[in-house]
Amino acid sequence: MAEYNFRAIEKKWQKYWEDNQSFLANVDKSKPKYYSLDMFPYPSGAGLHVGHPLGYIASDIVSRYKRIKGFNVLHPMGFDAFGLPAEQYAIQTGQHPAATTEENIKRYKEQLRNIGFSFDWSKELRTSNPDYHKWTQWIFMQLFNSWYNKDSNKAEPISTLIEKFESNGYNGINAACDEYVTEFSADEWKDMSEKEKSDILLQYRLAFLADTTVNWCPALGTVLANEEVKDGLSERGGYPVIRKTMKQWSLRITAYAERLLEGLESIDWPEPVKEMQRNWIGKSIGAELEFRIDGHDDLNIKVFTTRVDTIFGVTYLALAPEHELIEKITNREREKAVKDYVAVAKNRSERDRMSDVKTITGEFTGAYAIHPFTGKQIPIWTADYVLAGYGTGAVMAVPAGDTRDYDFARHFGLPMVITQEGTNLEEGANPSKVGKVINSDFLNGLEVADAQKLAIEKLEEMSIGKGKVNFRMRDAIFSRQRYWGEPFPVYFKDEIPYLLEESELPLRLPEVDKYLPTEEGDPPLGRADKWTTKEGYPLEKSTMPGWAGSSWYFFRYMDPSNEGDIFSKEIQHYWENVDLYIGGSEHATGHLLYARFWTKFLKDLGFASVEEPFKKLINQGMIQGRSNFVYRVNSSNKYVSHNLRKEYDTTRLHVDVNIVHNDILDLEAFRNWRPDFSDAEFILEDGKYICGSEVEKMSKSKFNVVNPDDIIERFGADTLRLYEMFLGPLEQFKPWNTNGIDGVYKFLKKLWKLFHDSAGNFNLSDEKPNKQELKVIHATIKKVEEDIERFSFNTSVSTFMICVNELTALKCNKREILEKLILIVSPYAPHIAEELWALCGHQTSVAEAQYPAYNEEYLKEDAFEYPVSINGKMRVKLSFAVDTPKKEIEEVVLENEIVKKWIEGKAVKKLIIVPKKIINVVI
RNA sequence: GCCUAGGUGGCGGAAUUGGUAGACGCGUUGGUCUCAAACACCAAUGGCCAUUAGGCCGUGCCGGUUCGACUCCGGCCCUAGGUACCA
Repeated sequence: MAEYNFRAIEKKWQKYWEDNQSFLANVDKSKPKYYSLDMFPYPSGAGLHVGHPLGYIASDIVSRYKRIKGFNVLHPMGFDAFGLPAEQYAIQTGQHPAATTEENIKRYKEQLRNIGFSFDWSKELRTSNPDYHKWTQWIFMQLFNSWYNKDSNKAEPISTLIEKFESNGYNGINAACDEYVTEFSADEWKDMSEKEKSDILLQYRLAFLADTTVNWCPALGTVLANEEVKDGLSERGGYPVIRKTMKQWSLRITAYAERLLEGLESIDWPEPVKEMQRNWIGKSIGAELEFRIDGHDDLNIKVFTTRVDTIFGVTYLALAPEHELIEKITNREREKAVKDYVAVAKNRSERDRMSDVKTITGEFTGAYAIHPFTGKQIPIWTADYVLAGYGTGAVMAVPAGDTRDYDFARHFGLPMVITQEGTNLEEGANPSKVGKVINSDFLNGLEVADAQKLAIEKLEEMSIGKGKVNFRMRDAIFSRQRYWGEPFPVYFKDEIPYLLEESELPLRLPEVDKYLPTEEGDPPLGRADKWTTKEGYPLEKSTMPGWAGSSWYFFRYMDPSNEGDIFSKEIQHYWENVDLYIGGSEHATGHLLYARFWTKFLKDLGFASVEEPFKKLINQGMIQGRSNFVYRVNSSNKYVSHNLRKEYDTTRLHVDVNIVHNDILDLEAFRNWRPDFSDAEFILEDGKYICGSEVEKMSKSKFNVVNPDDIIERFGADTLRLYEMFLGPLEQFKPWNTNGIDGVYKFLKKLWKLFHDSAGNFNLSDEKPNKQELKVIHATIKKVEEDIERFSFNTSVSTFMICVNELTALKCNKREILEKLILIVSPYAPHIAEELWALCGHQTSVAEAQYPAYNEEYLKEDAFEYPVSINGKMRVKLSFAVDTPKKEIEEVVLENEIVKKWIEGKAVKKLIIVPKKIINVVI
């Protein structure tokens, strides 16, 4: 074989890896483990474009590298197979989502196979597979059967809670639970009906059924989680979302808020992702206190504030329009105005509220609260800048210290009281947390932090308030009114939810005639013939959301076909958690938060040994498309080249990037592209049609999609792998431009040539390498190893190129050098590496070899060429032996003609010599 | 508005701890080979001035620290992503 024939080589080795199960990863305690994981792909109908494999290539390089470094590497792949797009497609075509999903997965696997990944396919998972979703349902059952004990700070079986109820009733329970819980004694508990007990337990369960205000998307016919809604529109499809109260399953993720926040300190994740999770959790430390209401001795208003030190600056209270007290306290004169306001504010969609932040609205209720310290009357207002869902749905407004309160007070002419030094009401509110407190009775003269402490003490003394921590994060709604998801292992008897027996799992999806809601508005499962238990009790009709299956899959990969357990504890103890996780940053507050939540829960119950699922996370940057344009002269079928377009009235049209090379349009291909271009005429420049270009998202509609299959067909998988890495840092967003790919392809051909003579025969020499050759290869080994350890793949590709260029120049074909080169290249370009390795006479795969160690000895230099600068500007280079004394260097430098010319009679103020770095002459 | 990341040739990018700015690759130009083209190979390639030697300018902008700044500090501008009445 003379030429570098990537087609034959790549097919051959892909088959070899498959036949030999080269990447099978099972527990092997004699080796250290390494778990590298890619984010679960959703198998869409469009297949992979060139941007998708970027992260997979990076993790594959690390996996292959770690393997030949002596690690036992788990590198699996599978599919997040439940989801909305397949179901939308099913609605349109009537095809079962399982069938289309199967087809899409087949296509994905074929595409992935062509790139030559070292996946252990024996570990493949699909979330829609009953063998898998059985265990997703099982986790749900554990959540249902658990409560969060804040004393032990972990989840515990619900039976321990029932024991407490039986002995002490509701008293003394320190649990993560609903905002309002039923109060009862032990005796009362014992007398309760089954239904009453069930209702109470739902206030504590980690998976619970409750009336919830949800994001309802009428077009999709389902509820959406907060992070699935963007600007009041559904993330998928962009349909309007409204707020609606519905009975829904939720997961009590708020129980884990503190641990989710703390855990961020212990993991190596990109700062922006951590920051997003911190904001999402939204911890704020403050105080909760009650205001009595004038004339309503039985009522009081609870507010949450982070600035209890400004309590003497309160000039009004504001209630969310949804607040339950509004109706009770509004006096007769204000009744109509308040009612109208509340009606309008309540019906405003989330979207309206958001797009209209600037308009200040509110109504006075006519009622007054009483200041706990001064006893003064404080007007009570309702305003829609107060959110029902946060804190208590009521705020103590301090216009002098809060910009929103300031704007509101100004708008309605309410009074303001300054309670902090350095506040100037002409300039606006002063939200600073630094400064001395004034006009505040017993708090006067204190710093903010001290004033807060003292105020809370005083409130506690009066038993009307206490220090409190609030979280922005809400419990996660877990029901979807859709077909293509995990069914809940739940049935209802006398309106009480019960779990199925574990032996009845998996609960499989029933067949339905259509994937649409029923006429009564029930979810699609309502169409199934017999969606009941054997005894005839109705089963839950909602299904679980897309993130259910992806919240724990990284554990199942360790032991994917275990039928009796979610996964073996022993195996999980070996693999622990994911060492390297690569994926997009769009999962920052969804998947990555839920996966952490479930991991903590599985740990609390003793199933998993780790608190965090992913030790290190890297967000790969999106590969953007590079679109090309033609310019049609208006009302004609003439197209004018890019640089001449200003002379005409033109319309810019996207043109398929596959018929454009180096921005030059293939005229013939353009005419054949679409019928309406068949008689197109062109106005050329220099005989060519130059297209315009722009960087945009890669998408079908912009005709800028590049398919990896096409690249592989033309250049091979090794070239694709190298080129994707060569494009730039992994984390960075960058445009795809096929033009540069020639460079890496040439590199592989040069690499091939090193092993062959001019006649194309494989030809290695067993001669001892010389010093120069040893230096080249060892410097390369060192640099590449450093690069890979800091995930800088683009620079290692450059290093390979330099190495091959240098060895070519040295005409080196020595086995001792080139075999080392094969090994260090093999994680990047595995096919050519395997082929050359085999040609070298090795019987086993390069994946079973040992990564070469570099030897510092060979890198030692006898001399160093110093750049000599005059006043910081490099002027001349002078070579010195490394052990030359400084004195001697100084003399030579000052004698140098060029240096002399620059000094030109001026005095040398200083001469700096940094060994093996630089010499600087200061004049 | 706030948070985070970033801004370096015609293009993708390199410079890891403050020490030769522009490695490597693409593109472009010139050349060798060829009937010709492709491939391959060689050379040049930040801008400006200069025949050469060489010089001046140059990492978004302004200022500072330093013998020395793409790198550190202060202020500003721009781009991308996230977030937004969270009390």
